[in-house]
Amino acid sequence: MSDLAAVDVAVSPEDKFREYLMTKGMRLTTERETIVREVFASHEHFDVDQLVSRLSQRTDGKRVSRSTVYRMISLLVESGLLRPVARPNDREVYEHDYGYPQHDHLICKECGTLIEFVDDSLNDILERVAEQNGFRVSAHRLEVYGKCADCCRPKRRPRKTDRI
Amino acid sequence: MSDLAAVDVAVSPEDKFREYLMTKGMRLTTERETIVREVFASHEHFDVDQLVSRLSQRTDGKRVSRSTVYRMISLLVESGLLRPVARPNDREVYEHDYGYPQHDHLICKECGTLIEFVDDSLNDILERVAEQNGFRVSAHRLEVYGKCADCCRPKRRPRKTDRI
DNA sequence: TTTCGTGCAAAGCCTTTGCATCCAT
DNA sequence: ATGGATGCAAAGGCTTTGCACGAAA
Repeated sequence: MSDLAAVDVAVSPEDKFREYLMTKGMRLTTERETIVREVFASHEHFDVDQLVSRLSQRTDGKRVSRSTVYRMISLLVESGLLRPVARPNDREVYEHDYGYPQHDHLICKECGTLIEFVDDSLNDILERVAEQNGFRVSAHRLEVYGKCADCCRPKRRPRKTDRI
Repeated sequence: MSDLAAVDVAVSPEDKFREYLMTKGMRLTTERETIVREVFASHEHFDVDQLVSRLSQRTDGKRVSRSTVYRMISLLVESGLLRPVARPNDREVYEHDYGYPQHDHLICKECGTLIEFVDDSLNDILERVAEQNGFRVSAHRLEVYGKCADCCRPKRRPRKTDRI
């Protein structure tokens, strides 16, 4: 995700989440704060397992159970901070949905690289199609599969080690 | 899927599948034939559970076990006859990939209904984006999530029992 | 104090698999 | 006969949930 500029946000993810909890009458516990921080400490895509191990490696004693992580992921998705982007091998993969511009992905079938792109006309199309069907769009997932520039070049070997 | 015109195909799904099995040195058993026919008897989207119940309602005694259905779905996907299109409520939903035109889906988060749509300008956009990134597109998967017309209507309760 | 949240383990769900039996070549 | 295929039930893998304990307000 590093090649897209971060959007200027007035409110930090923590604050945004705090707000969300407020409206729901929920509490910002230490565990919840720990998770939000861990999630937004890196812009990488991640699945639940990866998040759990990042949390379990903490040396400050702020450990969080797997159940709580699952419960938190739901909250983060509901609150608009996170969104699921893909599901390779039955593991849901998430990415930041807040403080980051809307985008979609070109996915190289060869090396697995994810290339993010933004295209506004896409939304226009979706809106039009939705309207024609009396449908109210809340989100979309567009995955474009193919071969990236690197892998199209004959010289270089595909980067098999690249993940997600 | 019924409002999309079927593409003319020289070979029937059964024949195509038979061919595939041949190349793999596998057999076309009665069970496999039954499943291919049942799958291509209707153009509707379906999940494994639905296919299983359709099969179990047969009166001709041609029943097939759930395991075999799962094993067959893999084969049908591998052979290019079927493709997974969405995963509402954690159930993989499949559709015909052979003898049917390219299209995308509106997916109702409420009742799980899939609405197909075709939009040519979408491909133009993808091509343009791909070119800008030196990417060669081979396929795409676009899932638009939201609320369908039925579920938007306040009168009627969302159809919780409807699956797909 | 009282309500909400956490952790643990158990349960759920869909899917895959081991294995004995069966069947098409 | 002889592999591959089927069915059944059991096992897997990820996710959800019931419940008692613990922590905010």
